[in-house]
Amino acid sequence: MENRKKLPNFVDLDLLVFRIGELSRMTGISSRQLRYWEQRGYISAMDREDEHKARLYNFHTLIQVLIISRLLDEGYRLPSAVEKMHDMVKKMSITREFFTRAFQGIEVDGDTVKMNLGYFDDAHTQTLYGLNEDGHIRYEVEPAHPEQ
DNA sequence: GTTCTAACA
DNA sequence: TGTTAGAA
Repeated sequence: MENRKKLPNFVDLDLLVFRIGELSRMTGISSRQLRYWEQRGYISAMDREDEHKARLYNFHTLIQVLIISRLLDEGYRLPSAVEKMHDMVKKMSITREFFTRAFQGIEVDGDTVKMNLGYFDDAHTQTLYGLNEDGHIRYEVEPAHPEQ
């Protein structure tokens, strides 16, 4: 698979680090539960220098806990919720990769948004556009410009 | 003030 | 899973 130049992220999510109390308040999951989930291997804290030191959690774990929390509210039991969370995270990762590769730019003209979604065909003769007008999305295919 | 582990409800 | 205890 061909890899293109990787652009640096505009926001470094690794800078977002939370202690257990903060994670608890942000997710509605008690500190006791968070420690228990970690013990069961459902979530993980960042590497700790030694035991008896405060746990630190990264952004990815925050997302994981939020998803599990929502699934529990929907009636899933913890093990099933964790399993489904992993499935959702995996699919979202692939979805993001698809979209990131396709996205070539966006034009805004009044209430109309026109998004360049890249070449429509392998021969690179046509470009796919997604248009959003008053909440409705439709697609157009146009001849590709030489230098895209 | 917060978090730690361990123990008991 | 909640709540405590004493220590860090």
